Amino acid sequence: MTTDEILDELELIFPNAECELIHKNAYELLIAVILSAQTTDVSVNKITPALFERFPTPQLLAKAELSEIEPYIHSIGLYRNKARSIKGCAAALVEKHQGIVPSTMKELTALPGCGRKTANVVLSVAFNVPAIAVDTHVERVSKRLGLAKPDDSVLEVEKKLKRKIKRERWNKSHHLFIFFGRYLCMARNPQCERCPFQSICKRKKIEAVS
DNA sequence: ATCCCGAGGG
DNA sequence: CCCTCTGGAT
Repeated sequence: MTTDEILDELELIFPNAECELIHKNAYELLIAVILSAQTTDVSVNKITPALFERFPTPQLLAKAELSEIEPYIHSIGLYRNKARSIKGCAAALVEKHQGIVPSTMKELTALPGCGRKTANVVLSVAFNVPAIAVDTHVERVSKRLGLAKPDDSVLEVEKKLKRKIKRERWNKSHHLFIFFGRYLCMARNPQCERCPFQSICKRKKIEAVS
């Protein structure tokens, strides 16, 4: 099964795969993605409307006290780190980028709380730059599908995916893998009966080793 | 390698 | 109860 055939099949199963984080602009997307670390986007979407109503611009968020930010995001977990990250990120946007979200990997990953995965999502979704963000879902399903080796790092997974997938399909592929991992090839109880990739799946082999 | 850390699902 | 969730900083 070629990589293109895998992607074609995923497009049939998930024709509406796209970013599910609520956002009105690049600033809101960046903050939402930072908040989404180790948290479901359903949880993030519950709190971002009120957060962005209170802090609609990086200028306002940068000036806020952590004690005022934390209650808005408490329910998503890791809230102290995330409050520091989004406040620091907003401050950096104001001080170094005139309040505008930058559109390069180098500038994005220099922002507090914004690592390579977050930067790739912002590049892809906000700026339509070809990118593949490798998160927990993408890493897991890439290895199960045999597109990466079991002990590959996330960066190695990203490189292999970019090598095997044509550039025009990078942005869509990311969301196809996310939806596949979220709704079918789950970490805990994958729905193997409904999966069209049983013949190529490496899961048994991977879990036998670990 | 470890910490952060609440909500939701099984 | 345990595991997982679109990770990043130290």
